[in-house]
Amino acid sequence: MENKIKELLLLNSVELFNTQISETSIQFQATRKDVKGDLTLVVFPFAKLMQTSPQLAGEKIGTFISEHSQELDSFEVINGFLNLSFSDSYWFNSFHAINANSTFGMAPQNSQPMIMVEYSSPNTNKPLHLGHLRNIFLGYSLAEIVKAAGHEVIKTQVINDRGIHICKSMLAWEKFSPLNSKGERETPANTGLKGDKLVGKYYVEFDKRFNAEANEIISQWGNGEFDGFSSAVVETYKKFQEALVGKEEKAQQAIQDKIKELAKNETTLLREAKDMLVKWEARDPQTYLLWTTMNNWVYAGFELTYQKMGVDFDKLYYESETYLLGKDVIVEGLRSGVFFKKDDGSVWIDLTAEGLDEKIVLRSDGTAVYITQDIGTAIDRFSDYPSLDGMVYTVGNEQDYHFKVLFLILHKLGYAWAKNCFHLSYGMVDLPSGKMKSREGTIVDADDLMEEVIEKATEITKERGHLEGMSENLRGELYAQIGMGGLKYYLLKVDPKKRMLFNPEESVDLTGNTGPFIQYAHARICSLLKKGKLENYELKNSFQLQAEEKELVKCLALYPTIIKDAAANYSPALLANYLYELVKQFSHFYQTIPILIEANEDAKVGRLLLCANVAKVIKSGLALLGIDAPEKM
RNA sequence: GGUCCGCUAGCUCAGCUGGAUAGAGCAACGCCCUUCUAAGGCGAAGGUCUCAGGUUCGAAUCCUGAGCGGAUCACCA
Repeated sequence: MENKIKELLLLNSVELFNTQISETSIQFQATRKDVKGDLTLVVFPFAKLMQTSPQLAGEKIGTFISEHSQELDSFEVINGFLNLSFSDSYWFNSFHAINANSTFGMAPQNSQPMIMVEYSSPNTNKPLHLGHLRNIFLGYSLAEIVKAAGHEVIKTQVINDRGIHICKSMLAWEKFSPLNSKGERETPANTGLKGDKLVGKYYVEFDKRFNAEANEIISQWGNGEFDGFSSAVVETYKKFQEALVGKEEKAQQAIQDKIKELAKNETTLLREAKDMLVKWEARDPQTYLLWTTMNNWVYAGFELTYQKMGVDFDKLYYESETYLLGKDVIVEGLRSGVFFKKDDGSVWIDLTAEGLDEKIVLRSDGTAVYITQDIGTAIDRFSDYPSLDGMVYTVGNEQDYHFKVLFLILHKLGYAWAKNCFHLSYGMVDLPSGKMKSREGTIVDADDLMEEVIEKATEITKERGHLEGMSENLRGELYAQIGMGGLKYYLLKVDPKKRMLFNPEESVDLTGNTGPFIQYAHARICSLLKKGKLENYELKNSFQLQAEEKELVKCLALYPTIIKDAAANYSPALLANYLYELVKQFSHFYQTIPILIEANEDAKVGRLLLCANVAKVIKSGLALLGIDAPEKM
């Protein structure tokens, strides 16, 4: 309808406004609730052109539209706003169209180019935490939304399975794991620990011992014992000590940190970890076996967590397989002048013209840095999927700079698809007590958190749920659906790019603007439909939409646009907030208008069908957020 | 210090091409379960949209500057 009016105005622009107007000057908005009307046209831009008051201009436009459109019932001009009311038959037809469309809201499958969405991308040395939850729910949901918008989607993650951090857990496990009666070190099997938790435990163990050793060295230095340290190190240490004198507390702390860094480099533990990395890179069989074994423990652990989250991936990329990529491209870029070489042999790109700094892309020893890999991986993906058109990286906003540089480099290297790469940058999740810090033990573990929200959902559902006739298994499933629904919605309803506060109490809340509130509406409708025995009913023309029903149809009609917007803006939050609005509208309707107890059969059927369509959109929308819609709760 | 991001009710957040009297939820207050699931509905209360300029018929929204908070600027990943 909006488009029809727009077209009408554009076609008759000269007659109405004495000049050809641009499409952007036609501004529509939803009509205020306290005013009669379904759609509002802002008149101000035209009043000037027509050299008359907004009031008269509005009336002239309104009259013109009503003369040329069957669907316009009436109009009214208030304060320069032209409020248009559509006819009953317009709304009836619109409802009819929604009702007849079983995939309402979805663009035709694969009608848009292929997009790859990357999310999760964990390290294999520690378990997943709250930050990962936001990342994963966000990425998964966005992938589903983009799919609904018609794109073919490849869900992927990069697994950071190599590097010094992995060697740290490996080393700690070898050195510090106690032996059981059979002489075995700890394993997931003999301890019953989840694999990622076990490995994470040894990463922490390493860090603890590593710090202790560094502190030991610092106190030695403090006592003037420098035996066994290189003169360069001793000199640096002494320089730092001198620098400490007369500085403010903050500056002193910074220097102390540097001293700590220096001492850490002198620990035998770090040296051993580095040795291990060298062995790994040389494919030393024993090291490789240890690495494979421990990583497999982690993958088994992650798999359980992903299952609970209800997310999946189409393709995995392992850093151990991609970390050597990208070097060839650098060499080529060096030849074509995109990069330049410094005297020490390191390769750089100069981005100062773009307002950024110089960035290293290859170390002086010829090895790759982080961004080299990312360049290589990106290119690799486009050769893995020849019809791939763009990529979305779901990564925290602390890497904004990195991705800016990455996309810029890819663009400079001449890859046309670089402009279709997008960094879905999301804000950190804070706790009421502040930032999550592993050192202070304030990391919220993903498994623990999920268990907690499900427990809470169990408690409340047992109290007020409608569980009669439900088997134990189904009950358990329902508790999980509600608990996870609450958690996912809580994390998704906030604009991704914003930093958000995670309040543990609110996150298990099931009333108000929450996932379970939306699920509840769905369950209520399912109950109505079951009792109403709605089967093969026809929508009758005699069904007159009441105001509350018209509002619902209006709200439903927005769904396809919302999906498009959510995809275009990379924001599941838009969809989440829309569903909340829809459900509020429904709850109001439900409380005001009788449905099953309505005497008029046509009205009853019409309302049941309306409910069925609300349920259809809720279910479909929740699915795009990765949330289940139970039929009973 | 440079760059980027954020700031809206006591708290958590919507408000995305500038548009009418800035909206929700939570918390606190009042009402509604012998009509369909009260995880609900209705009502009242709660605001200097961080501040100061500017552009505009019109600014929470755009521009400039300031304040506060955060991130980032490694031959780490």
